[in-house]
Amino acid sequence: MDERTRRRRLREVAEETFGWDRLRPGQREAMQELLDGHDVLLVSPTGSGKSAVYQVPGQLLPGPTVVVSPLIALQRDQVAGLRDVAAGGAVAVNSTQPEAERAESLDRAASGDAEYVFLSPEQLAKPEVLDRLAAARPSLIAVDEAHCVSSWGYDFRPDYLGLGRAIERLGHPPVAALTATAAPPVRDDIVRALGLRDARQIVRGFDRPNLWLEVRRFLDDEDKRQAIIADAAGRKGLGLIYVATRRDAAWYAERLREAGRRAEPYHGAMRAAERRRVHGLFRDDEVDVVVATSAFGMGIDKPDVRYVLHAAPPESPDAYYQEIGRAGRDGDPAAAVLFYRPEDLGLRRFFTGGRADEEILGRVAVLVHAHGGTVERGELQKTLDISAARLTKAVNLLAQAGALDVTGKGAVRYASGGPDPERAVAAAVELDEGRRRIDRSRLEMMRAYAEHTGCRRRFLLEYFGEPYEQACGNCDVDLAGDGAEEEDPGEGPFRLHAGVVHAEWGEGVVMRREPDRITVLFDEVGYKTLSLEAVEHEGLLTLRG
DNA sequence: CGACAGAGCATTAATGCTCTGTCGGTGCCTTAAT
Repeated sequence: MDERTRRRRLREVAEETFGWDRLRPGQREAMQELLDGHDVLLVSPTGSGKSAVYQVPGQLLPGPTVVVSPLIALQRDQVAGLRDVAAGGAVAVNSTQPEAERAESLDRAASGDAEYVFLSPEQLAKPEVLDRLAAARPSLIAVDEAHCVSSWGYDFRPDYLGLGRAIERLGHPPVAALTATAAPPVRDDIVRALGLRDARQIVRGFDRPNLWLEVRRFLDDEDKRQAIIADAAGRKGLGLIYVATRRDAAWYAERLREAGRRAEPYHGAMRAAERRRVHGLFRDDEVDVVVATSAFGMGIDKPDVRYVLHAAPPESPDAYYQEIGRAGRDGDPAAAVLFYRPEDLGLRRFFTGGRADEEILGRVAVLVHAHGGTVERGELQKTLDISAARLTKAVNLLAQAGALDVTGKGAVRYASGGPDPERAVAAAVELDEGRRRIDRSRLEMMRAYAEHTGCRRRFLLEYFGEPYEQACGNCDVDLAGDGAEEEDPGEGPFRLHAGVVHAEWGEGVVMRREPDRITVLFDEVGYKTLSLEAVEHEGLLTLRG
């Protein structure tokens, strides 16, 4: 197909099969890259048609489309969304299905009876599932909510880090990694973990000018609670309040009910039926406000959420932007207010603090080394008597440290020429600590946002690597008119996005400039803020390249 | 890291203080018991 034919066919399929009469620039570009055989990382807001980016090319490429989706509830919605379209059928493969149904779904994909197969990274970690899919010769792989690779892969759901191997095992057809929010290091992380080749990065529509951005500071916890209740009780329209604990979700919902609002709590420990009920109320406008932990949100695409309040800061600006991005999708004014107390960062610090288990790393390394050959994962797990998740985490770290080779079939062997077990464990611990340093620096950036004295929108957009050289006029700092004067990022030796080197922290990129200091994102240690005076007088930084 | 509950102790005996221990988020999956 030449370029013009491809363009025409994309347009035709979009219209005839899905009923979309026009494609947006980012969408079309991503689809063409995929048809050309390239891997794509698309960063674009929810509601901008990211699913279309794999659905349309999926129709034009011979062979099934494999879609990696993080939640079973999401897979259900995605399959249902394709049911009413003559798009060649969609199936899901997950643990809620009886064995026979799972097998049937895979059969349908293999026989060409289903074009789209939705499953989790955990399913792709199973050799038999991977074998069956590989035999179906998929022509396209989509990784939905791709930021999960980076935010969950290192501990919570380690099979996310195995996706790169799964993609290779499936013959590495064109891969589309899709997400609504990812700062530059997260994008790099996704590209690396998925093993994308020569990936085209397409980044669209980060700015959400209709979102009012505000931070309110509190010294006292009780004052903060009262302020949140008064604020939410006084607002019109549908709202979301993000809290840090399940307990607080229940507490705020109860107080808001007393204040006469239809409020519902939502968190991960609630029963599935109850969670579905709250989703239903939210969808049908039968609730005024949902008070939730971070469990609420993925797959939500309700256009008329008027406010998102945060009773505590999340773990990073990435998470924050993701959560406030659920407000005002219709383009009408909406508010994002962070109720901030420095102490509230403590809980997040605790969550990011968990170290890798050195003892487990050691046992895995020693055992595989002593074995000398290829060891099945199941066998390893049984011998060591640890959970699958802990084993996967240890294996991931040891593989990154160059000690283990993970074969495509879910087994491991000691890397020839790899470091001895003792060194391997030390290297794995070092990698894990580096990871935690970066997590902590992201949390510090969340603090920096809360305590920022300049335009908040500019802070967030520059964090995501988007130059924004004015004050937005739609945040509390700009409205008060007392923001610190911000410097033209083009001035001085260390410009925005300049590559720099620090004697101790290594290579980095300038991510923000203020009159008296700059913030640099270092590859090894994450975000660091340096005083310009020290930088100039002590020669802390040199320009790279 | 910080909130909170409960223990232990002091003292114009029914509260109030300090100390100590525990707990806190996100979801796949599997497997055993009802």
